[in-house]
Amino acid sequence: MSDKKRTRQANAAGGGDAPAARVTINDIARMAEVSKKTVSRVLNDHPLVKEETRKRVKAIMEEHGYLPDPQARALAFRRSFLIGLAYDNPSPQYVVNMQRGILDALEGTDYQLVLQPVDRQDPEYVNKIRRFVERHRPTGLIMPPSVSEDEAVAQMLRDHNCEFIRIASVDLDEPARLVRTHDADGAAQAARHLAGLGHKRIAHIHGPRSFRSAHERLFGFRQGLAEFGLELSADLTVEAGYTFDSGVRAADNLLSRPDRPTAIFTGNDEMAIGVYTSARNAGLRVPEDLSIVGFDDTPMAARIAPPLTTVRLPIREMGQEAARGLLRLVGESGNKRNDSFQPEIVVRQSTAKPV
Amino acid sequence: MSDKKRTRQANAAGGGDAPAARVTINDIARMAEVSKKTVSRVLNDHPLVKEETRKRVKAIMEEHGYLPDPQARALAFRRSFLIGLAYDNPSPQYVVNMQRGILDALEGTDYQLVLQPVDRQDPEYVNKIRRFVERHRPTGLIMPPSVSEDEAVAQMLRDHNCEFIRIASVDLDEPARLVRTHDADGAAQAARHLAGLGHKRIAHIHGPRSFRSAHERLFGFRQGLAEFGLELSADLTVEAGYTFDSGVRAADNLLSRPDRPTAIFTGNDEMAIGVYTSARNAGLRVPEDLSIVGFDDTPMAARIAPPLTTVRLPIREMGQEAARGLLRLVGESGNKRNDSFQPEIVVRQSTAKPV
DNA sequence: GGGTGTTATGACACCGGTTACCAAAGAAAG
DNA sequence: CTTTCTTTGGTAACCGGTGTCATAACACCC
Repeated sequence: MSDKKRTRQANAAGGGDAPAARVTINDIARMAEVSKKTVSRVLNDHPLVKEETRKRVKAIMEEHGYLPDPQARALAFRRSFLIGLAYDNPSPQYVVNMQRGILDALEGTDYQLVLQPVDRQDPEYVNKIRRFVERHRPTGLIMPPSVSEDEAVAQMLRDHNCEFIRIASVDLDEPARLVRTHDADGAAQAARHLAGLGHKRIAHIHGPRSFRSAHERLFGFRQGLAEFGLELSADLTVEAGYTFDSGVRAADNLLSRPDRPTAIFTGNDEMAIGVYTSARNAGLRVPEDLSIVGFDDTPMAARIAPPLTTVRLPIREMGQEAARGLLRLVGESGNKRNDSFQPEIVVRQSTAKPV
Repeated sequence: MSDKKRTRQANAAGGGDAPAARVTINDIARMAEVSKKTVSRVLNDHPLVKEETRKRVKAIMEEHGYLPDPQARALAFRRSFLIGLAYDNPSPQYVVNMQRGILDALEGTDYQLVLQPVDRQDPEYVNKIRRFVERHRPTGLIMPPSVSEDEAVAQMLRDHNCEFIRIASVDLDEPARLVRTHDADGAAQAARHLAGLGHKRIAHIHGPRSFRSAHERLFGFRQGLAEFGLELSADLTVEAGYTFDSGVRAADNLLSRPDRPTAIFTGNDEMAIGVYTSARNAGLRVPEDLSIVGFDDTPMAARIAPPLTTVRLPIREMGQEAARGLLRLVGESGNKRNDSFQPEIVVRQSTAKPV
């Protein structure tokens, strides 16, 4: 292995331009006629550096395009400039948007995003994250739901002195470590929309009880209906698995009843699409015979026929805020906080007045 | 900043268990009664170590759960254990599957996946990748289409002595740096399927000319039709942008003609869904009046009504192979190669015999 | 003007691995 | 029994930064 490497290095000259030898802190120190340590102080914005010296060093850094080596700093700092994203989410859309948001915030910093997809069913999953933390000493971890809801992970991270940010729809940690979503508000908006259209017999297909989001959305939906003097009846509240198939089955159940609902609100879009399929099989038209509201605003929502009315969560922005929060925790930036991740209903054509 | 850190470290004892001091190469050397260097040799499978010594050292490493610090190795090796994924792909499904595949292959190694989403429209995008490579000296980069098709990026990476693997549908690099997909074969399967059903007036909506995949799929489709003595007429071959909207427009054009086609093959699923919308607007039934075949097998394909017949590319497996290929290039593993990423048509209900 | 405190800088060890180079031990050759 | 070559292990320097501590320079104060 090492031989191979050496050979490749030696070949360098044969290829394109020989990669310019990197400028190091020693070079800068020599050129600025100060010690290495002073350059280091400038790099880290240490207050005890004379303004004039600071300027001179900075100018030389600028001139030579010097940037400190993240690997070397990682070794000295005893932590790497990696930020982990530990997630267990079946929706590619959600995952990609979250990644984008985090990367937005990390752009221009030395931090890199590394992915830690996990399977919460796997009893070893906390250990998998633990191994990553122990080996790589990341600067921090970002955990969207449902990983964020697991206290075992949070406690393990605290024990390892590893920073983290949780994204969640409930207040399960101190504000500085939390990006709060307002799922309940979004569900309430859905309720208001349907109630406002005049629906009375309204059903709700919610996600698994093991997900806090399922509780939050159910809760918010109830609240929204209550504003219109409506109550969500227990027999029109059914649990499903946040998946397409489970949505189909739940809807089959609801729609085969003699007093079937005129509107269904589902805990996510995936299940809403399942309701479309069930409705079609039952010979029901959307929205004439059945109004449907989803949650998430996946790309499919806009493309399906009829386009799905749904609740949009600003996932990318949440990712950004999570990453900024982490940088703030490690004292990297003083960016102001943004707590208002309000969901927003997107009204399309899957909802109409009941007949 | 440093003060903050010190405080946190100091607090450690107050929290949970004090994180066990990490075992280092020095500890192992002392316990095995050999020098640091010998331990290093064992770590790197250097041949010049007595078998007995090697065993003893390995046993002690095992016993204490020693694993070398990636940060320290990175500094000494002058390369980090990071693998970059540089991509510009609008499909979350594609991106997530590719990531999964790469992570599958990286599981259990020291390597971490870091994301480098880019925008090929941005003239600065090569520089963005360059900066990443210069700063972080990743072990290598993986480039799926369409980034893989850009020679400027490849050349820049060669100049920087940075390994890379390209995933592409054409032979644009030596086999060791290439994961080859067979888009043309997949398109040919689509052609055979439609021709086999008896369609004669068949249209093709292909992706932008700037994408090699668009050419390959067009080429393969032609070939497949030719096997049935059919020819793809020029006026039934239209270009679109791989997006939903562009698919709608292209189909609007095709379907408004007096001699409209009875079947359409699109370069990806996204555009195929656009064709559904256009057909619905034109009052055409799928598949009775119009057969549609897509390409990609996105999750939407199975959920839309009627479920879309499409061509599946084993993206996750391609990601695995790309990562393995990279490890192979840096001498990390001798895994055998797998070159056969054959696409596969998935026949659903959007295709039928023409009337 | 000497003591005291504060600011600004440098010397040096260290983070946890690696390579370069050298020395010792054992084996083969003369 | 040397000499020479091969194997094996040790020492020191290094990768590029950081922390600790000492010290010089410069106030400030009585």
